[in-house]
Order: sequence, then C-alpha cells, then structure tokens
Amino acid sequence: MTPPPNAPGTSAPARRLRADAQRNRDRILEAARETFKAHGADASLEEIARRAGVGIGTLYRHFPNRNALLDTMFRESIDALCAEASQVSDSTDPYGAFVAWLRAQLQHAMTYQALAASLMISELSDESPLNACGEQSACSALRATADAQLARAQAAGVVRSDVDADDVMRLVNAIALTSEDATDGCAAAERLFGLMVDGLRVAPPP
Amino acid sequence: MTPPPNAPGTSAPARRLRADAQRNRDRILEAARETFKAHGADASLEEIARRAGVGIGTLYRHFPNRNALLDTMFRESIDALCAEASQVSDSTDPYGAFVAWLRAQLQHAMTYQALAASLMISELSDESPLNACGEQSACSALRATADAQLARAQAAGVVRSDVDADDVMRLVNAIALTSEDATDGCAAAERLFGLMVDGLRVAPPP
DNA sequence: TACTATACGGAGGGTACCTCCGCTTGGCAA
DNA sequence: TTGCCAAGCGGAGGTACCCTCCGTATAGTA
Repeated sequence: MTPPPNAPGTSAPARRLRADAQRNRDRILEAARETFKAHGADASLEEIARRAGVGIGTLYRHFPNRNALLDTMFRESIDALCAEASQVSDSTDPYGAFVAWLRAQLQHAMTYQALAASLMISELSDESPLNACGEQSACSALRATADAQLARAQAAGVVRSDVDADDVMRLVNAIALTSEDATDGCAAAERLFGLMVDGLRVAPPP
Repeated sequence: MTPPPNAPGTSAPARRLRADAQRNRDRILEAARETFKAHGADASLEEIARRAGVGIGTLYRHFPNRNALLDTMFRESIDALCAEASQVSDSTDPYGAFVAWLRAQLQHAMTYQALAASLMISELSDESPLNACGEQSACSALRATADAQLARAQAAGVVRSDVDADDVMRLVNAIALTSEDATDGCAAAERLFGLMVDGLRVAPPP
C-alpha cells in the first residue's frame, strides 16, 4: 500500500515529515522564492531563514546547500513548463509550436534570472551538487522535453537539422542572461529571440 | 610641457605616483590577473592582496572596489582588441573581416570568462560604478569599435540591417557566458558562434 | 500519560568585505 | 646632507555571511 500523500504543502522528500517540519519547509520555500527574486541567486540564506521565521539551522536541515534550495524551487516551475510543452505538442503547426515553447522557456528563464542559468550550468558541467539531492533532476526533465520539441520540429523540416537541444537551450538561457540587466530587458530579449529563431528556421524554398 | 611618462609599469592614474606606490600597484594588478583567472570574478580581494604582498588597505587605496580593479585589468586587453579591429578594417572582404573580429571578441570574452560580461552588464545597465573610475570607459571604446565594424559590414550589404551593435555584443557575450562552464566549452562556443553568424548574414541572392 | 525519534534554533568558528587611522617613507627644498 | 610632510602603508576591527554542532523542545505513538 502506498503511503498517504504528504499534506497540502509543497513537494515532499522521501520520508514523511512531521507536521511542524513540513510547515517550516513550506515557509522556507516561500521565503526563498521572494528573497531570490528580490536579491538574485546569491541572496543571503540567513535572510531567507529570518524571513521564514525559522533558525538558520532549520534551513540547513531541510536544504543542505544553496543549490538544493534552488533546485527544489525550480522543480515546480519546470514541471509546469514541461506540461505546457506536452499540450503544445498537440498543435498542428510544428514551427509555431516550437517557437511558442521556446518563448515560454525564455519567459521562464528571464523570470528566474540568473538562477536557472546557474543551476543549468552546474548541471551541464557535471560537477553538479544537484545530483546529490535526489531522483532525476528537474533539469534533465527539461532537457528531455527540449529534445522532443526540437526533434518534432526537425522531423517536420522547419528547423535546421544541424542543431541539437543543447544548442537551443544554451541560446535561450544566454539571451535571458544577457538581457535581464539591460535597461530595456524585455525588448532586448525579444530582439535577440527573433534573431535566434530566424537563424534556426529552415528557409522555405525560393 | 607634458609630464614625464609614468615609469615602465602598467597604466597610470591621473597624478604621478610615488615609486613605492607604483610598484605596489603593478604587483596588485599582476596578482589580480592570476587570481581572477584561477578563481573567477569573485575571487577574494584579500587573497589578491596577500599574493601581491601588500596589505588589504593598500589594495583598496589603489582600487576602491572590485570593479575598479577589473576595469583596469581589461582596459589593456580591450585596447588590444580595438587595435586588432582597426587593422582588420583594411581588409577587402567585409564579411570575413566582420566575422574575424567577432571571433576575436568571443575569444577574449571566453578568456576572461564572466569578468568581461559582468563589467559589460553593469555598464549597460547604467548603474555603472565603473564610470566613477576615470575617463572614457574601456567598454565604450569597445562599443564604438563594434559600431564601426557592424556599420561597415552592413554598408557592404553582407549583414542584416536590422541588428545593432548592442545585439551583436550581447550575443557574443552570451555565447561566451553559457559555454565556458560546459564540459566542452570551446566546441560548444564554436557551434553557437556559427549559428549566430549564419543568422546575421544576409543570404546571397538565389 | 510517558517516551523517543525527529526537529528546532542559535552560538560559534571560519572567511570575506571594507573602513579607519596611527605609523612609515619617498622625494623635495633648504 | 638634513629635515619635513604629503603620500602611502597595513592591519585591526566591525559587519555580514557561510555552515556545523549540539543541547533543548515536541509531535506522534504505545
């Protein structure tokens, strides 16, 4: 018999948590979301603990390091992104679907600013402390989705066949990364995104 | 009568330095180059001071903040980059010249890893603490060069006319930024660079 | 109600940032 | 040569952050 689901709170680790622990965990995640959004990826963990109203020791008990916290935060939003992708896959326009998904991913990357990128990077470079914190990483799920989306567009002959998902993901992250600090972040990103998409497309025959 | 040049050492600030001060300044810059290269843009300034054999106070006297130090370090290498550009401008192949210059810039950005990008970003977003540290910033010189290179290629009709230097610079920095931590940094960068260049080119008429 | 595995929280040791100010010294004028 | 002092040195010290450790508290069960 499977154990009962883990209370209304956010995603749960392997073992069932005590009620107070679950409550604190949720508070920490909420505080982390706010604080990271306000101060970037290297916001103070102590401030997060303060904001959550727990001791610093409690934060570290739940999340042994900064990346563990980030990883948990993103798993949810990335899940949403992947879900969106599988919806979009049912559409009949392969190129439009591909671009739409890319744009959603850009949006996501920009929202989470450098955080997503820093996770992505530490993962790609295989020194990933993330892999230590459980199951399949959020990042590889995203990768798999990107693979599928790209393969579909390539099979339909609308996207260059000599790029791989890695290239595309990096470009998107790159655009988010360099545009976010510009004075007109969104406009800059949109311009670069347009360039990228044009570059990826297979030109319709003359 | 112009004052005498400032000893054999590296670039000099407005007022003539005392001999010991100039010596320490050079040592600090040398230590900074090594340390930043080894530990990235957020290497410890105290370690730099230790390595240079000076007190931390001396480091701060010469460079009031981390960015001032970075800025000085890059000014030299960026000067070299600009010089290269003006050489290349004499070439007869506008597209080749443009791409060659872009590649040099990519090379530079990758060598200096995140450092260049972080300078670039804090400058573009106009909260630049850099502007406080003297004259025209290294970055705007680079920008001017980029403008010239791009204008030349566009005038020759080989590069899309709807991109500006900002776009191009961001793309290059973005590629360097996201590729450097990948397991195969150089190969990844080269692939993305190829994509970018293809995207920028005006296709020859069918 | 009593018991204990689980969880809490913050003191404490380490590192880094940056400032401040008393001491030292290079370079010039007499 | 000597004396002077502006320019420069350096490190103690206050603040902030990271992360660990361990004595105390309590949720959940028997």
